[in-house]
Amino acid sequence: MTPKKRSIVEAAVVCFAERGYEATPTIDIARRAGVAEGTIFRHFEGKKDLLLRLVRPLAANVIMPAALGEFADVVAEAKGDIETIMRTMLHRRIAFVRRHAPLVRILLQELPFHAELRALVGEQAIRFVAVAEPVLMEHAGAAGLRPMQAIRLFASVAGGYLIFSSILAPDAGWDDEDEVNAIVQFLLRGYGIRS
Amino acid sequence: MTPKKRSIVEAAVVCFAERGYEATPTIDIARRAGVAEGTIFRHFEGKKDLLLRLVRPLAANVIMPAALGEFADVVAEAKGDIETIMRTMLHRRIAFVRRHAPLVRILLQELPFHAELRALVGEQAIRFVAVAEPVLMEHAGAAGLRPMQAIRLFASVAGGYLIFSSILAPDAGWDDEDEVNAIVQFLLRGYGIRS
Amino acid sequence: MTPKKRSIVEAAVVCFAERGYEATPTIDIARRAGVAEGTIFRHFEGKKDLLLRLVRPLAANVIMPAALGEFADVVAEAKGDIETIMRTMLHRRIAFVRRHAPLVRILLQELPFHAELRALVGEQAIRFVAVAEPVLMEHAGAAGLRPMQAIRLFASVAGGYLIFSSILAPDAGWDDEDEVNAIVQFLLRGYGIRS
Amino acid sequence: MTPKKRSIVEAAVVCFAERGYEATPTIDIARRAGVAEGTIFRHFEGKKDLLLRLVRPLAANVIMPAALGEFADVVAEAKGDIETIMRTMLHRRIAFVRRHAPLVRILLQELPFHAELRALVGEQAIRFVAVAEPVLMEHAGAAGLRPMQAIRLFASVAGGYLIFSSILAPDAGWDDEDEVNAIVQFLLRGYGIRS
DNA sequence: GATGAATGAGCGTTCATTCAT
DNA sequence: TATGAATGAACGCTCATTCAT
Repeated sequence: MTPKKRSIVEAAVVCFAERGYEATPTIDIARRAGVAEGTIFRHFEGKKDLLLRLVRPLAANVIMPAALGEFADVVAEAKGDIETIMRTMLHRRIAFVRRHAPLVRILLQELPFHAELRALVGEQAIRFVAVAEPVLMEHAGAAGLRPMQAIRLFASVAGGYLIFSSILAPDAGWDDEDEVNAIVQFLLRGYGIRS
Repeated sequence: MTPKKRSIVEAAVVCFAERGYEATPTIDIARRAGVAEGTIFRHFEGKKDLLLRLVRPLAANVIMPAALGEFADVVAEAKGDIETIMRTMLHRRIAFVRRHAPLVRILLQELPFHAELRALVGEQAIRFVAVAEPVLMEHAGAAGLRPMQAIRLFASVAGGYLIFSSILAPDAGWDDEDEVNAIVQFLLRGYGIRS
Repeated sequence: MTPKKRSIVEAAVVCFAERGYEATPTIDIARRAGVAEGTIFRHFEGKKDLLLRLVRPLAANVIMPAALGEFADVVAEAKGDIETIMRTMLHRRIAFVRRHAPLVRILLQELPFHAELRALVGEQAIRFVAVAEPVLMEHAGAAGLRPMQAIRLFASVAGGYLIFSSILAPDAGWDDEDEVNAIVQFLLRGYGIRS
Repeated sequence: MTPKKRSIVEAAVVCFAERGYEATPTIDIARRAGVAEGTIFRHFEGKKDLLLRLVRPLAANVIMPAALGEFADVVAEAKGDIETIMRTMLHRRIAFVRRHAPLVRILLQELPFHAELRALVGEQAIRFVAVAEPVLMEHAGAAGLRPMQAIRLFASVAGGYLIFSSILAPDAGWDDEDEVNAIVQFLLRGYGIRS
């Protein structure tokens, strides 16, 4: 990737995150990138291509790394300890989202308007559910929750924290360690695993 | 409100929900409303004004009805029973979101791009926290959760259910009664109120 | 047709005839028409649509009026006299081309680049040949010319005069009566009808 | 001429003939030539210069070879036999156009838009008329045609055949020998030279 | 109030041309 | 000599907004 292309990408991330894809003119991206407008179109087929190249790789990894191999590793390493599994997974997702915060923001903002992105994320979600369900239900079965409920609750709690800490109030000085602890204990009790 | 104005509003809701505010031309709204394009500008100062008039009243009510008086009523009526409070509140919020699903969708989609809306919702949130915190902490204090954590978890779980059931998979045949039960039991256990 | 639309059409005819379709920017048409650029696109779907609407009706009439009914009329009226038929047809085609000189010019200029126009004119030509061949061969058969040769020669001679007198040297003061006489006599001799 | 320059010229001929000068981007020429876009501008001052260098030499030769010396040769060799003169000239022009068909096509297509080309061809035409007129009128005088009419008819018939056989229907399997015979006999009769 | 033709700034994109390598 | 990334003016077209009717 040439430096010009990189600077276009960086400028686009900032612009799309701040004002949204539709409201960002390509000339603004060009100016912020210190590049002529035409240069954008040498490197990307069009504005939409630029968006998708930014966000597609992410869409395949927001929920879990592409192949979900990671999840299997975590489970194996944790030797089946559900608390460790949750804690590890949360920490990894938090790290991922923190690292790509503006891109995650763009992804969330544009998801409603681009079917391709929805399909990509949906596919990820289905794969994740298939893998996570047995592990979760093995422990949480006692609480009388149906599998999809259990997973949805987990996703809500995890997603909620990420949205609060990364997007709604990113400057509130979050102590991830502490918050993850609180979340995990809450989940364990909620699932009836701990009292 | 004249019938023309009403049909403009209805058309705008559909269009903004489907394609987003920026991607919707006023001519599309006019056509769907069965009205001349100019008529929109007789009733609204501009496209943005149309959006805000649609969504502003909602922004002041998504979290809780405007004055939050409702919350006090619920608490009073429930005679302090936290389970009843939660259940009632969830049912009311669900009813509200179901009734205004497309508008809620627009609000969520446009929140990142319109400071005014963010301010409105933020203000609501602060008021809600101020009122809900003492009630919630009175019961959930035992679990070692800080007030903001407890409220965030509640918001995540409630919001998660609404987003899943209203936006992500609105046609999945949700049994609200059943789901609210599951959520409330989960929350009670998570807060350490029930074992 | 509103006056604005008419002035757009008139401006487009001048511009396309002078500089060609590809080399004419829509802004030039707008300026010459005394109209905003956007107005063009209210009346026409795009630049190409503007060209085709100008030139399509012509393409269906350059060779002979649309249904070719005219040709039958001429033949009937001339009571089979081939000289009268030729003379009348030439005069009518000349009148037609004179009346639409700039449009004919545009048609000729753009024919090589727009398959639709080629198809239209080709279709006309086939119809014309089908109708004209028997009439022409009835008289010209003696000269040993094959039908397509006879028709091609007629078309060349007629088309040649029109191109010279309308496009190459429109200001040379042509005496159509005299020229048609010369052409008809030339053709009659060439076909072996007169010595 | 280096091989790169030659391949640029060849690519330009194909592109300009197919899509026209204005509608052909330089990048297309470069790609078809297997050359970098910049290379075109090392060998030609610009796109227009490329067109003119292609077509200028032709413009000076379409009607008759440059100095028209050829015409004198033909006349001398034919010992004044007008039929032989016509036949030979037609065959030579046909051979020339066949050899340079795409270039001739470009010339015809661009003639209306480039004054320089028009001037070049016009000059040729004037020279040709000056030379051909006495020869033609010596024989065709009897028919009562004025010199310009006689020459125009010859040009129309010859040009007509070339356009039909080279451009409109190049794949129709033309028998030039046969067609030239038909044309010459037609002309001779038309000019009143043969009955 | 309602219309819809008209506007023109602004959009995404193309392309002939330049120039550092 | 040849390259191809970079340029930026110019293009066709869209759209929120105005205003005469």
